[in-house]
Amino acid sequence: MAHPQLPREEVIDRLTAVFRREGYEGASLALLSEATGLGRSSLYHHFPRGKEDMAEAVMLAAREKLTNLVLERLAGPGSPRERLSAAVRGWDEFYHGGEASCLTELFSVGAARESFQSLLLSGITRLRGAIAELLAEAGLSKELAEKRSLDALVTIQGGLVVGRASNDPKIFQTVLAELPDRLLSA
Amino acid sequence: MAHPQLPREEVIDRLTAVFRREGYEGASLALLSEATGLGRSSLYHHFPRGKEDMAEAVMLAAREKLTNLVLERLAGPGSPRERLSAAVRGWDEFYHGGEASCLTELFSVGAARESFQSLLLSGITRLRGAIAELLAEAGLSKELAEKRSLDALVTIQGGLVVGRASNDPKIFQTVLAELPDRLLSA
DNA sequence: GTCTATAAGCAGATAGAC
DNA sequence: GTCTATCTGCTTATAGAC
Repeated sequence: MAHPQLPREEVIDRLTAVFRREGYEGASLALLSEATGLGRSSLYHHFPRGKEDMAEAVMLAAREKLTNLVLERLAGPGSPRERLSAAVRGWDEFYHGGEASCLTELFSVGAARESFQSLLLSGITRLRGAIAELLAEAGLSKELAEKRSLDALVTIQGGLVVGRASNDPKIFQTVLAELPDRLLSA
Repeated sequence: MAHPQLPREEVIDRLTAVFRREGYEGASLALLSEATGLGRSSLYHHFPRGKEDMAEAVMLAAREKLTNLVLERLAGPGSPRERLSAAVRGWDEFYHGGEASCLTELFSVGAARESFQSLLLSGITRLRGAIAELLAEAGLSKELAEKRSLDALVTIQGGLVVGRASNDPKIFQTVLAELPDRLLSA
């Protein structure tokens, strides 16, 4: 088993699962190694600065996934409502129906906070912009669109936290399902 | 410096600050010791099972604070709107104006999750009940009151997460300020 | 690109003096 | 009730063989 290897994308997916389950501090090299099937040294080969590099790769991959699953759908073809519904399905997939914790929460605490703050902020800004644009296109005033774009993110993150703390992913799914009507209502 | 000591309440406040800043895994005995001014052994004297006992004490103290700052105000004297406004001020104080992270998030990840899940769930249930009762009293149908009580918690937690990730506590405060109108509207 | 072996330090935890 | 000293195991990280 010298050369062949899991594709990098699959490695990062497995790293992501560990960070989501254990948090940044809790994700030890032992767990990360076990989850990927790579020895510690192999991990350092791919991620020279160790855990910090892995976390960064996880964040960037998450950003890309969110781009594909949500942002592109918000900006895609179709009516605002159709695009919003498609984006909602994307969020549901991204968070595994509410079972996956949000990297936003996990990486805004402790040692990880400083490292990833700017990445978190830019991700939020980008999402807010895309939602606000869609809502403006749907006929809402610019001011209201801005306001509701924040409301959307707050609701999604909150639904995730409350759903996970209650051990009831349905909470997240219900919150998501009601989002389009709420955002688009006059 | 043999006998005299910080009162237990003050010790727990300082432990709380560390857990909130670092998360459960990140809160090392070294940090907890430094924050309280107590040596490791002293911490073990007060909290025999170590970190887990400290975290439990922190959770129970938070529960009590939330009882005083929010629950009692929701059930207190005055009109529903007045009580809701008082509770909102309590939430703001509890979360230090949005700067303090929520223990709910931190303790629903990794090793802490299993230990504290039931405590988290009961806290959420208790709060939801109190909010729903107030809203029913204000004239909302039982069904709508239930629904909005969940919406309240989702919004508060979400505002906290998004505000912290954006490094902008005003987000949390704005979300809080708009809560009474939103919950009480017909 | 992966492995084994190992280093150096910090984690949580305990014993026993004062 | 606090302290110093210590222990074991796990942490991140590196060196070097294959």
